[in-house]
Amino acid sequence: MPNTRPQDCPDAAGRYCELLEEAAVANGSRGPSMHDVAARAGVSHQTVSRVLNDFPGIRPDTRARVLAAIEEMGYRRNLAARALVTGRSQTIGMIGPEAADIGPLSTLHAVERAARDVGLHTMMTSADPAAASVRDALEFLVGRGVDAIALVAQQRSVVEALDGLDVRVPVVHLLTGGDPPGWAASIDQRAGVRLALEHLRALGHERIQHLAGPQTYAEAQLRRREFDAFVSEHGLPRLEVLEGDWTTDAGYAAGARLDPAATAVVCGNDDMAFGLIHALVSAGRTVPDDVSVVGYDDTPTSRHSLPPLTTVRQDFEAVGTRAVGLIVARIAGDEPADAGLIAPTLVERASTAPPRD
Amino acid sequence: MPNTRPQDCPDAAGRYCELLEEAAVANGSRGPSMHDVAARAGVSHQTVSRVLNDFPGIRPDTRARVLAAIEEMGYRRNLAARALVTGRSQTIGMIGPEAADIGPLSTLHAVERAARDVGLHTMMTSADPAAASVRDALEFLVGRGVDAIALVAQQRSVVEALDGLDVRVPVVHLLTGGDPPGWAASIDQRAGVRLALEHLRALGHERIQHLAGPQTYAEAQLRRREFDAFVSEHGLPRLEVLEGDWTTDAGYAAGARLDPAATAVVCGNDDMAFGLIHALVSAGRTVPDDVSVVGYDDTPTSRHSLPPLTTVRQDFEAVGTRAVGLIVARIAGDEPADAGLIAPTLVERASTAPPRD
DNA sequence: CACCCGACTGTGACCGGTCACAGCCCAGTC
DNA sequence: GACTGGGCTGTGACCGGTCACAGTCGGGTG
Repeated sequence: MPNTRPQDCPDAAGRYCELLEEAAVANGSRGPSMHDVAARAGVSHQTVSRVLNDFPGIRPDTRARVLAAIEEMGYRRNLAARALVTGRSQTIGMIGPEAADIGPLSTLHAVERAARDVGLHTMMTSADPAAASVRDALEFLVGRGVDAIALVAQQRSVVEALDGLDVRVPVVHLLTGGDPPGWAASIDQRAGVRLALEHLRALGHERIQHLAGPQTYAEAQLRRREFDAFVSEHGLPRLEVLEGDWTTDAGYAAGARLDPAATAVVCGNDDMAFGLIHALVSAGRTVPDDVSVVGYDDTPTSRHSLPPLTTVRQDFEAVGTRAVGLIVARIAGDEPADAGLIAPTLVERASTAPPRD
Repeated sequence: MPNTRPQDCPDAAGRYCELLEEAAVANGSRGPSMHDVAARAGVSHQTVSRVLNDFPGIRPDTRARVLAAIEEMGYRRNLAARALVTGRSQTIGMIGPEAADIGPLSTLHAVERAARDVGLHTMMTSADPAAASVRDALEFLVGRGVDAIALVAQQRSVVEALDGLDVRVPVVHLLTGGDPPGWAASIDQRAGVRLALEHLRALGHERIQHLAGPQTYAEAQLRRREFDAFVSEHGLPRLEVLEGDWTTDAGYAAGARLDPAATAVVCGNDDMAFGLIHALVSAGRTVPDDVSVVGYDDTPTSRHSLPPLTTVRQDFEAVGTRAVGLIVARIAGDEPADAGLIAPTLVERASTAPPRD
């Protein structure tokens, strides 16, 4: 590796290009290193490092020379090396679900954007609920030196799988439901169900049925419990709670099992609501005249489904943003501030109306 | 750092725990390193490395001792260090779109799973179409030492932005449309449009309109061109091509601008189809009796929308899988085999029927 | 008995950054 | 003129793995 400085070699320009090419060849395809840049700028590698990290006390012309060298050589800092020595990577790892549901995915997306705003990077990997899979995901992220982990774990089993592990890194839970285990960014599921039910009550409904999501999901469980609580509280008739797996097909199938006496249904998500409406209409009933239907999520489609769906809006974006806030605070070593839950809102559209009779 | 081996210290068990704790404290919260494990197992760090990498020629009991030490100490390999020295990270970087659309997101998801199946990891970052953003994303991934990049770039500008850059890493393009720039995994957009149009023609439609996606998207552009080609080819009446931004709202808005003479509409995606149907029904027309509507994507909702949507199914999963195949081949140094495009299929449902007159 | 060979293991350099520390140089002060 | 101090820069160790190479050891062979 040539250690000469510009002033040591008269016809600098020409010679240097040669030397640099030599260096590039020697490096294989690894690209120029900090030393190469330093050599070209006629400074030490440390000075290059200081320029890159915006340290004060660099003479302007030195900085300019370094910057020029970086530009000319197309230098890119090797983040692996940086992570190795600092022990931190300015990166937060995200563990997402295996399934491609729009809710969690848009939450992860929001995390990504919010992180970038505060100068952090993200790295995403997914895990199915099996403990081994969660372990692998964690292994990967921790091994890569992430500074924190954002865990989108709607299924309880994922959280449990993580509990058994030596995590060694701050974890923030997203969308885990209503009872945060310390650091969590979640939407208030109880409030959401209550919003839907109060809306239906106000319209005059009494016989309200619930088409719940799978009870392995924390959110689904919370919603179901709150539904039951509300029914008891107000002395409403207790109809069978149906359960589906979030898909439109499940909603459609539930149509056949719907209580004939029910005048309204609260669904665990929008997709199941769509399926249910399809089933009802196919069976010759109309929505909302015969049965009112409330969804959950406010997916893009629900604005223009037939009829447009009354639904509980979940602000996934806000979850992501808040999660990043928590992570930053946690990295800084703050105490777990109970930030509270994110409030959902009700979007009233055309799938709900007063009961006919 | 204690360099003693088990046989050097009689009351091994007890002593060692102490020493290890010391080491842990000295390391800060960095966790045990390979040296720590080696010390505990009474071997050299190199042997630990060999065990981890499944090298042949390790005596079974040595291997067992190392494995035990790893287990006991909760050792995790530092991937940053590994990446630093090898220059490869067993990781493929993904650049995704800023928007949380289900198509691209599920493609990325598929890439993630397929990659895991062949022992690769993934790292995802997103970029809006601005050149600076693409540059940042690339910078991040290359700096992290990814071995290849999967670029989900539906917008032409992203591909162009990348062209100007010194990439230094193999790139595979996903969903960029129909004319692959070498290494690409895409769905055959021409075939998809043709499928939809032939279906409508077979039903007897002649006055077919197109509600296209934004023309900054390669796919949207390809579909529109193919639509025009088909219309010319068959001498069909040439109706105005409408354009929307993929959203249900855009579809709804397009309803007002629909040609009154059109008996069928081919939409750029399902969401716009939903919006359009809503608009038509609101205006007192029925689907499919007055107007047939074909969507594009086969989103989960389309199975149970009202009416269930006839649509062109895109197999995003296959795109992800094929992309990983290409990446593996490319890393291995193969030539760009023209794998061809992935064929879409038509899903016939209830939103299309013969024209009334 | 010397020799060789193969199976197994240890040694030290190195990847490309950052950190802690030690310079150098020049202006200002006594 | 010697001394101090601050602005700026260089030096070498180190992070935790992998790689290339060099042992060590026991058994079979001439």
